[in-house]
Amino acid sequence: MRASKFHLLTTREVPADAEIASHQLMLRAGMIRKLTAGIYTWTPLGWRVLRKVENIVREEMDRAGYLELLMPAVQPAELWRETGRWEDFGGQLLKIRDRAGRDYVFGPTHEEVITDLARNELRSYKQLPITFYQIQTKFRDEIRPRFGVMRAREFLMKDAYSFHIDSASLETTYWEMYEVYSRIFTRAGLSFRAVRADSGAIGGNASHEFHVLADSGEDQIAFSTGSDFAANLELAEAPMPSTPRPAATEQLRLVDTPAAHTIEELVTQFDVPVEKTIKTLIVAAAPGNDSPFVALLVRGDHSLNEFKAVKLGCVARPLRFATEDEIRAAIGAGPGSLGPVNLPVPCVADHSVCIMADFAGGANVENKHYFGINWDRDAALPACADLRNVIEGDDSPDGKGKISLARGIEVGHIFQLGTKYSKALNAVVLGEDGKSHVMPMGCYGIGVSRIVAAAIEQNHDDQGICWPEPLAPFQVAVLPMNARKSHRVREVAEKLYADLLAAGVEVFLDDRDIRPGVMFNDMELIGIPHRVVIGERGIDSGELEYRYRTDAENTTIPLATAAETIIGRLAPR
RNA sequence: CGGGGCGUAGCGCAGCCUGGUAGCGCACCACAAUGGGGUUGUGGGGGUCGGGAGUUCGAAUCUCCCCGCCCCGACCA
Repeated sequence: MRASKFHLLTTREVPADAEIASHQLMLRAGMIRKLTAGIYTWTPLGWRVLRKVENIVREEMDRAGYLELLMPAVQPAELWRETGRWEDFGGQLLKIRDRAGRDYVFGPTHEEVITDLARNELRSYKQLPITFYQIQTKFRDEIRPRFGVMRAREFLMKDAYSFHIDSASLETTYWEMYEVYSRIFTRAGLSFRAVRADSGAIGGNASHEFHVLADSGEDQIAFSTGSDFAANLELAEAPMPSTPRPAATEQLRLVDTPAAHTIEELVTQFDVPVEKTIKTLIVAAAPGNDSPFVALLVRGDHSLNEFKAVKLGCVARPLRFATEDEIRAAIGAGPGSLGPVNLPVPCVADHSVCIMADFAGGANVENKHYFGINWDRDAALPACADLRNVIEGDDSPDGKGKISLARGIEVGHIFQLGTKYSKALNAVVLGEDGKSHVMPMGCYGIGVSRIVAAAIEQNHDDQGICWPEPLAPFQVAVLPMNARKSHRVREVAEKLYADLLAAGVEVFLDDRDIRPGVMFNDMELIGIPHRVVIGERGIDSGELEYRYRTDAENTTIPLATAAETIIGRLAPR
């Protein structure tokens, strides 16, 4: 490609609303342009990258024997009513109506459509297992789209669905898909981790998320430094305390604490170790409980894990914190003075709280705290459960190594669905036993457009994007210096360009009549991995300058064998 | 959805308080110089000031309504 025939849209300035590196760089490099909130045009440059990702995904899915198809983006409401998701899916579901007044959705996902296909087309266990996939534009009406294509409303997704005669077959395909996903992200040159994830209300089956590691990631993941344990923070179990509760050594003391309404204030004003304080959180109880509220206790330096709290059963789903008025009415003291002693509300404590002794907490009297609290003596030991988020340095739940926390960008999710959709839509086949079987299903997604942004988050510097070679829009940039005045430079550049093209290399020849500095900056911004500079000086000495995008310095390659030398340095495809 | 903020040239912004000829930088076009890290000079093109209504002799500026966009959003006791 010649720069003069391409459409480069690089800019020096960044639109004010771009917050993270990938969003800024995609705009500055001219890969995307916003049409409206959460909806983007992919420019020729951005599209080349998106297609690279798409092709890697497609090749690996095909290699695994999965069958590509293409389903409609617009789907009849009727199907969604059959599975109940017309109501249940929530505000992210974009509903549309045609001229006859019939309702449709713009597909945010395709379980309904694929299951409808399966119930019409699959008859026998002999046709199973089978896995279909598509790469297609989805629409989810996000409450708050942000970060460019990272959390867009319209986005490109690969979604796959597998059908099985039994759950053992589903499990086999699931783990196969796990390996396929790992290959895809490895091929794309990304640093990633598969983590155990929430399998949701659908059932206790396995689910894994694939996260690209990046500090700007929206998800927190916990992993072990000593094993391959990795889980979404909301799911990571805190280790059971291994030490017994120490004996009480202090007397219970009621202290005036008018200026201490947070753990931090308590710790600094009264010189008490934060591990000897507890937080008392009042949340709404599940319907049918004796009390309208439940108190949850976690250590002062820990935070409540809402996901675990809701799993208790006695807590309302979704989790709702009591308002200050509700707390005063139920307990007689406001937030900031709450604690387990004389607490008129049922109570559940985190495991780490249950082994505390001589600790501090609110007195349930305004502006007072108790110090030297001990279970049994001062308050009944409450029910104990895992309620907190794991923290850096916790023992790994599998007993091997310590927990470390990192941020990740979710780019893939694999899921053993079970029969939720096949049952609702009556997708059955005859088994070997001559009986009808509801097919267990798996579903497997990859955020294709999000991978582009995630790759940039992971691979950029002050100058711009540093593409992993398999994703780069072009592999090689050929930059002639002052070509207008030097026919030798022009000739060498044109020859190298032609040779590389002939060898099937994606090469970008910057034949614009611009200053070298502008050229260098543009090429670094858009992140082309290999760069060759052609100038009079080099031609005289029989050498060309070469630089890999992440190299600090130029090196030289012989002019006579330039094309072969560069080709030898390209990453294998 | 609730709270806050912003809409002025393709992008980034000033002007608004205190009403009176719509500006700056980048980008774009032309010419010239320059020619290895966003060079320089001269000249130019480009605006329903988000939309509508109102107040006024006069509205980007004041008032009201609408639209769009951005940010934040339990609690961390």
